[in-house]
Amino acid sequence: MKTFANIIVDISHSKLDKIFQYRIPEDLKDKIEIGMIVSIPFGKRTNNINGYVVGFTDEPDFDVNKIKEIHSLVAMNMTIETHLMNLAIWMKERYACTILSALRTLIPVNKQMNNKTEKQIIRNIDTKQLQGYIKLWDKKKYSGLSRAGNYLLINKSCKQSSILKDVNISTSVLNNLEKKGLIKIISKQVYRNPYNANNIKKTNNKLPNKSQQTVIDRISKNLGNNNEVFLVHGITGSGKTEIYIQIIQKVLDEGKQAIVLIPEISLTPQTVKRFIARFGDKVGVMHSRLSNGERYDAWRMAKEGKISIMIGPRSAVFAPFNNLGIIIIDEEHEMTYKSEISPKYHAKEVAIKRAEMTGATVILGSATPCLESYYLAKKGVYTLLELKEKAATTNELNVEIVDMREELVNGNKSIFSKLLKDEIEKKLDNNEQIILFLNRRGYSRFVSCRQCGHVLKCDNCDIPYTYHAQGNKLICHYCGKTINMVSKCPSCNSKYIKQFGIGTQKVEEYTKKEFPSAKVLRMDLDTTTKKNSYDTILGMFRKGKADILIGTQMIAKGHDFPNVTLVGVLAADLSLYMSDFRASERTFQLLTQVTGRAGRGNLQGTAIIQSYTPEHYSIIKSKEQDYKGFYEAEIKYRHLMNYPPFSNLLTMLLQSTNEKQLIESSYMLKRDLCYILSKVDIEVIGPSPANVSKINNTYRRVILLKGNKYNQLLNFVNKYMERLTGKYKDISIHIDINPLISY
DNA sequence: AGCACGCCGACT
DNA sequence: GTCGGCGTGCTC
Repeated sequence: MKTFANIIVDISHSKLDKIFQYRIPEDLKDKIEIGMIVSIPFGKRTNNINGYVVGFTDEPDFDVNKIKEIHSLVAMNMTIETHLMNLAIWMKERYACTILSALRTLIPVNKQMNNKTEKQIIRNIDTKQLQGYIKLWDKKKYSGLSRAGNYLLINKSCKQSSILKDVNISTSVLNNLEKKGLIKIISKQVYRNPYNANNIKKTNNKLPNKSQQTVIDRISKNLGNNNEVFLVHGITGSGKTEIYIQIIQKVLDEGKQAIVLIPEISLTPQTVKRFIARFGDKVGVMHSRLSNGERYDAWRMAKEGKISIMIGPRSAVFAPFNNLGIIIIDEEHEMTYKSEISPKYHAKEVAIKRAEMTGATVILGSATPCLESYYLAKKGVYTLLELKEKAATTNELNVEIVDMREELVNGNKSIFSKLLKDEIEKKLDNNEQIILFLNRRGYSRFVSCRQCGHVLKCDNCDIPYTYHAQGNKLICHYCGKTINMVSKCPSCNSKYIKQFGIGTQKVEEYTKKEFPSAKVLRMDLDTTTKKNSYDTILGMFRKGKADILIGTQMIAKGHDFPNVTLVGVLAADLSLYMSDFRASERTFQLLTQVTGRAGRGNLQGTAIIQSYTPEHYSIIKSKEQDYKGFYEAEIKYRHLMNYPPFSNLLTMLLQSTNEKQLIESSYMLKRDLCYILSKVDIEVIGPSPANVSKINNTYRRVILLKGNKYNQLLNFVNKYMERLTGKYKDISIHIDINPLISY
């Protein structure tokens, strides 16, 4: 039956993105499976290459006499379910990528992906005998043997690595002990699991409140019957995690498995801990900082049924479960769910597709669902479930908006409005904690000359330098170029060089000046570069080692600080006026998240939003904590402008180090596009300089295509992109369908 | 991607 | 003549 294998060769090239057929040698016929990686001869090259087995056939489409034979099996453990193979094929079509790149995202192959064994020490004699030996060793002053002996008195068996480290001996001591017959050294296969379930206290299901119970009942009703997609919309603190946990319990009871996607593991350690506390070692965790070996082990444990819940970022959607019951996507609005490298898949779309293939259920959860999701839920494509009640008995959050223009009129030039300053003082007096949020790191927004107006820009990028007080430097936030702060204007030689706008560093400086008694911590990209510094700062703040935490959006996500009663948003407008049609949505989500950090404990929480445009609906609606109100306003705007969810976009990013060439080509390309797309209903917008028109000496321009149907854009890509990239090979063309970032 | 073939210019 | 430049084409 297995005469020939259909194989995708492991060479990344569009011309090779098709099936090649190979003869299966007799001795491999009972071993070879779909998903395995094999070593094969290819073309005229001297070395064998790798290939992915994607299927089998008895009647090849190719001339039988020219078919070569598979050399050997490379990775036998990598077999995948047929539905995952189909998912890869779907990805190829949906994201216009090669099958190879789809397979590479699905199957975690890597040189370091081997099975790990660990040496285990087992004591072979009883305590009395060992004590005798120790006495003897002490007399002869064999200190290594003596230390090892005493360790083995307490630990009858242990990991070899532990004993070596704990009593500081070399392996020769252990070999000596083995030779004497006192211990046995065995090799045991282990799984690298960075989360030790034993260290986390077990918990049981909590009793859900009425609102939670309604949602749980509704989801349970169809669990496993059809592939329904639920959108659970619930404010912060409404207990979504407990719902996920109880649904997963039901899924496990049916002998099925669960996948939980979270935006980024290092940002939500508490969420992960809650799952481990409930399900113990049934949980596997993936995250970006795992080594390849750890990643492979998590994958293998899922495959071998050692775990039945996989928690992780977007790539966890590919966990090789064979009887998948549910996929949960927490904080479904987060943009990290879309891959920024090819295939530029969206984990939400993949999850829904995989659920459709396997009959699993999907739960999307968020306090501020992405507009597209809520739109589909209202249309009935998803099932909308609203969680109205708060799970814990917390106080209402009081949100105030301050018009910073009025502050200026009243002569207050400080970064703190009078209200915010008064509130900070009040909270400091009460020994309560404060979070100050500003979504810009560094010291100032830009540095410019007051004489001639010259703005200091990076030579490599079209971006103003950001002043960093630490070291008196100017840093380009795009390419990282760092120069010393200048004392004279490079353009007119004037010495009136000044920083404008604020960044977190300046906020820190002003806060210390304004509130000298307060202990202040700052958390942004600049203070979290070192390993663990992220956890260290959060840990210190949680333990009350500081009164005020200043930070960028990395402090906004999911942290629980019970003693924080005041959140100050210093400039809510920062994210509002970016040239991105999602700016309002981002602002609303960010403000809702960050203000939600206040009043998580038993104390009354206050949030103060400072803004220069307090009348904007994304600011007003976040004050009122009114998602639906925001949605209604925003969806009107999207409809008016024909933006998603009413249309689909395709960004073409054009890049070249030759600016003139780039501009010329971009206009020619536009002409070609208009010609090609004249018959289909796709609008061509641009070309225009990208948001950042130069990065690292590479000039960037964009052309935007807007079509009503996703498949229109996809057809265009499949039909014409290769031709166009061939024609314009002096510039590089990158495409992104339905981008979440603006280029 | 590699590797070979092939079709032109300039070298001991 | 022939050595080597890289443009073109093929890979089960």
